[in-house]
Amino acid sequence: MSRTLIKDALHATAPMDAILLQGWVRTRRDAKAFSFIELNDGSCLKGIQVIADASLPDYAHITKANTGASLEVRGKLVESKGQGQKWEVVAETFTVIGEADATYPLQKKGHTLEFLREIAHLRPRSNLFGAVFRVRSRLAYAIHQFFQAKGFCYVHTPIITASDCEGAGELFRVSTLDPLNPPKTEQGAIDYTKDFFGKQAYLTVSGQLEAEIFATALSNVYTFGPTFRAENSNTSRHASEFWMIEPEIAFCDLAGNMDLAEEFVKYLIRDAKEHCAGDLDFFSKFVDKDLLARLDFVLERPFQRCSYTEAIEILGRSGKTWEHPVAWGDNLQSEHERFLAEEHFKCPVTVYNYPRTLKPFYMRVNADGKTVTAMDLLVPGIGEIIGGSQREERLDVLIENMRAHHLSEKEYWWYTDLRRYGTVPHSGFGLGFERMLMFVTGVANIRDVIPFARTPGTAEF
RNA sequence: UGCCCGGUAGCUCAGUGGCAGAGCAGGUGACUGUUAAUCACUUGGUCGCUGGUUCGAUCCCAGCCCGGGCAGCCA
Repeated sequence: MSRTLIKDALHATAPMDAILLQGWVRTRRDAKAFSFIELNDGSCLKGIQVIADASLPDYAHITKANTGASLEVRGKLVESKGQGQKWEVVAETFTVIGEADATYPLQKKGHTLEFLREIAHLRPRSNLFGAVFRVRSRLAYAIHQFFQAKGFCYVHTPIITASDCEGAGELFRVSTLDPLNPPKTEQGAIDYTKDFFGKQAYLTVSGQLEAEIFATALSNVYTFGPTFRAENSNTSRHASEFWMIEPEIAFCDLAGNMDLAEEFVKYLIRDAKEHCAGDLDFFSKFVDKDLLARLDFVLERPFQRCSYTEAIEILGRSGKTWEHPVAWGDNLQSEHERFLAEEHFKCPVTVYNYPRTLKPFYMRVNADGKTVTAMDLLVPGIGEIIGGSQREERLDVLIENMRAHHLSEKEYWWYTDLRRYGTVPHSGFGLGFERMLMFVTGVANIRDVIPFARTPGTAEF
């Protein structure tokens, strides 16, 4: 007999004379003549109720079917006589495969997220984390569906990179040199020409530059992979290792880029609502009561758009006192972004056309000469979830920007070649996958939407 | 990295300069088509670590370690 997943058993349309279930005991309630066992196999949030009658030959072992034990049950699927569930399984045999004694940390009680983080090897067995990681899986799939349906090509950009690209934050070094006894140059510096790749190498902070290569060949591409930032960031929305989706579109300007970002975010929300309804219900009950209403609200109306200059004006006349002063030419601080998304617009906002001096060299310079075609999508509760831009496609302007950013033209010879040969206007953005998950699930800490979080000082499991 | 808060039973927390507490979990028993069942009884402690003040420190002080929140960096 083949195993039936509990998800399928719960959705049965008729009783079954023979069923095989395998899973883990969530809780057991003993009566004098029988026991109720709630069995969960992770296929869905809900467990199924198993009735084990005291007349069963193995009933003496029922006390080993404790919370956390793995169990195999054969029996009949019948309509439940009790309230609270449609179906239940009357066991004919049950076998405790693996016992779980009283030291099992995940007892049937509420646990804090902080405690569960310390037992990241067991927390997927909890309701919350089972739900989070089912949604994570579903959205990863939906990302591919969204882009594939639009004819985008999935590109695997390298994880190890030798280009300190963008100068975007601190990089993790990849090296096989002996740290206690590295080869030295005559001047006494570490001689990286002796290192594995013959030069300094790092973990990628973005696949964008390589994605641009493919966009200028295959037109519409996207990447979806791990990204590494060695920043000493200790916040609920930063991780040292996270996953990022980076579409890159040829013949696309900033407006098209913003359109795609909005369509993409809404698609993912809609997909989660459609395919993870039970899990989202759970989040809205136990994590964030306003979750479903907020997701509907976001789906129902267009995202707001506002230029950086307009944003500065809005902040200036808000009547608020800011911890960080508002001035044209300064970065928008967290408090400013939160105000725009949560209080002023009360909905996701795309802020675009930032001062040139605040942004990286590859962003396209606007006609005013002062701003570049950057865009950030800010969402209530989380802040920046997407950052993107139209890229500078004019060779002379790009080179001028590189000089202004003190970047070596020689190092980026291949990047400038894209403008030297058949250049096209093109755009793209990066969506933080974990931040998107936070938004969809209502989970407030990025460490709780990634299976094994890597943050400064922590790389357990 | 800076500022703030916390660390007491397996978990969540209360508490006091003078015998270490509760709820849940665990154990035993009772009861029940139960639903994180219920009721009674019960086991369980390096009070984060090191040093200092004190007759006496879990409590006060200092340093360190760990966790969390916020800020910066960003997705």
